[in-house]
Amino acid sequence: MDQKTTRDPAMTDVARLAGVSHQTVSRVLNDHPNVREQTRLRVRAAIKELGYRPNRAARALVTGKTQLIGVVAQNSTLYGPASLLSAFEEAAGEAGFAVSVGRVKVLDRESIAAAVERHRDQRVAGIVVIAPNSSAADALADVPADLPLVTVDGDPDRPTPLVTVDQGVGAYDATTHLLQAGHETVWHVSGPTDWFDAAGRVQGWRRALEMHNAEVPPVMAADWSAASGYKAGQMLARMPEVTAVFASNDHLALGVLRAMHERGRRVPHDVSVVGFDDVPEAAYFIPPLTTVRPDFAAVARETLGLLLEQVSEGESAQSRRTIAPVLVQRESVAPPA
Amino acid sequence: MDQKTTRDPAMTDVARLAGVSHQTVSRVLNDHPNVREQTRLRVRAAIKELGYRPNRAARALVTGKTQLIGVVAQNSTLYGPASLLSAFEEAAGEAGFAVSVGRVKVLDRESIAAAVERHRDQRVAGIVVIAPNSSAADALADVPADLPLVTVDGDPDRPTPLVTVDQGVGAYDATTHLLQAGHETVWHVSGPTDWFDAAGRVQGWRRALEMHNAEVPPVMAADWSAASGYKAGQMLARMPEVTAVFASNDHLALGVLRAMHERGRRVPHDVSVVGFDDVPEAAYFIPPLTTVRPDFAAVARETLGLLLEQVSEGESAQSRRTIAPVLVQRESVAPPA
DNA sequence: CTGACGGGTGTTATCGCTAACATCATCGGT
DNA sequence: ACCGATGATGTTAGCGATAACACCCGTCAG
Repeated sequence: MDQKTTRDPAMTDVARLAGVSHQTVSRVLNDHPNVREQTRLRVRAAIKELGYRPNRAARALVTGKTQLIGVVAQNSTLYGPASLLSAFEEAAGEAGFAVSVGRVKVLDRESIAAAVERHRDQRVAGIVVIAPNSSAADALADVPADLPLVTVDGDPDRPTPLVTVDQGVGAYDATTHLLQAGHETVWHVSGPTDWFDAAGRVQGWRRALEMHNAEVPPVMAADWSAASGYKAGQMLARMPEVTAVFASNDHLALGVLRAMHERGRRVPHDVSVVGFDDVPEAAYFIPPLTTVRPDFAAVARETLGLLLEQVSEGESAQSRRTIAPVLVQRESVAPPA
Repeated sequence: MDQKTTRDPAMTDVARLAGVSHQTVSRVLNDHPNVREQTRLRVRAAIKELGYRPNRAARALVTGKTQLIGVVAQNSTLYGPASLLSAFEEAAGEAGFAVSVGRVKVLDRESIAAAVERHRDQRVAGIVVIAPNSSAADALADVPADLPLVTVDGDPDRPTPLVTVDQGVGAYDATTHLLQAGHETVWHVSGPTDWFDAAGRVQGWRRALEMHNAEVPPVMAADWSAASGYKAGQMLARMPEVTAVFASNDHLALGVLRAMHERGRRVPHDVSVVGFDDVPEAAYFIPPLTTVRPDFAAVARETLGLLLEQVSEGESAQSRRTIAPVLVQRESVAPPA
């Protein structure tokens, strides 16, 4: 009964108990310098005794600022985006920010604009958009410039602040690794071409081939699914000259492995395969998959840092940060037979 | 310049433009019945013209309520929890609620309590805890009863409102499917035993065996990883009497597949395997995996419903809801050789 | 000795909204 | 023609915090 009726303690309740004014309580809470140590302790004690917790709505009302960060992400369980999101939530939480996630079914202009609007309604301090393809990146043109915004995995050709895994370097390393194992060239099964991640990996792959004067075979375009990797793999498996494949992610690689297996082409004896992402189960594919591991936690940290810079400095720092991934060698690569 | 100085329009600005009082604007916004249609239109027009958006902080301050739901989840990319979270965020978004995610590194009492506190600081309307193991469930004892709370994948033996996939039925179906293919018994590679999901699947498996008078072999305990599935699989592969395995999730099953493969035991010819979760790539394992598919979207919907009931009725409806999964048949099951 | 300075504290106004009450037509029933 | 009910609107008082300013009191330079 009592519990229902009694309202949460407010700042004035604390003030009364500590024998000071509510403003002094506010000063203690905000670590203002001009408070006597003794007073500070009394107030702290009163806060604790009452179980007082500041009302964020009241604070937000008067300051016009919130401690909320909005994230717009696609409603998918793709390993990359999911890891990124999870890492970002953790990083933001540790920095004292709450994260409000706006999921979007498809990454089109309209949905993203709507999600951004919902976040603005909430008066978020800033927004992070995981914008891995061009339609998502296009949608950002609609976002008013007064709102701090960072894109992750977004369009490298846009001036928006951006944090991303260095796809080019990862793909370059993977391809070079295969070439150095002795393969004449390396085939590539790509993710959807409108994804920047996929595009960046294609570029890195091509650059590595050109650097080593290897022939550049046609790109096998796919989506990110094991299904499409399987389809591409079926074609590759029929071509005897294919001895090395770099797949744009681990699930594509999984599909390729299966296609090779069905066709009787042994990995890595007949064909070498490298993936990208290092999903947790990649070490248990048949055979264990050599792949490229991005550091999602680092991406998350940089993203948060960039966003908070914008929030505090009010400047649209036109910066971008890139995180280099590392090659993880397992058992899916060998010299050509 | 102007843009920086001019503050966002407030209700009084709209009122002035529409030639009414701010209270009338409030009435229009909240769909109060007693507003003349003509007035309503004038106000709507003014809102649009100014690009007015209500200040949630001010509203929350006066009503004492927010449109925010807190979610506590582990910082993992395990397929089940990640799918659940994603589905919940979407469902809540569609219902007009913002979702604040508090990630936790480990599911121990202290971390969860801290995450819940952070959410209470934000004055969330209710909390969802994805509490898949006993330490997580224990932590909920600390949560004050005055806060609407729903657990997902939590402890079936606790009175807390709970929504969960019907693990027992799924495991029962999977096991029965193997028995009906002609196997004498079915071995089980289990997830961590302190996870309710894993425990429920063990029970369903055992029930099915007992129902068919099959011998109940010892449980092979593992964690959720492909690595541990592989280890369990190595043991099973050495035992010729093992002809059917039910793994507690698809990644464990993947590990088992690999172990069988290495030992030269063909799946499904020599050994049949069934998983749980239906991860997107399960159809591209070697061979395509027969598995059990939970409906995460349904779980999310029910969770939201249960939570909103509590929020509006203030009652701790002691209810729980269970979503039955379905068996997806692919090519990893065959009659024993 | 005095006035300027600054640390510690209190007072008051204000943020943008909703709740509660007040006001004023309008209208149907007697 | 009068009256209470009802509908449409306005007025006022907070919600719980911070900001801005006022105030008191020592300390110290002139």
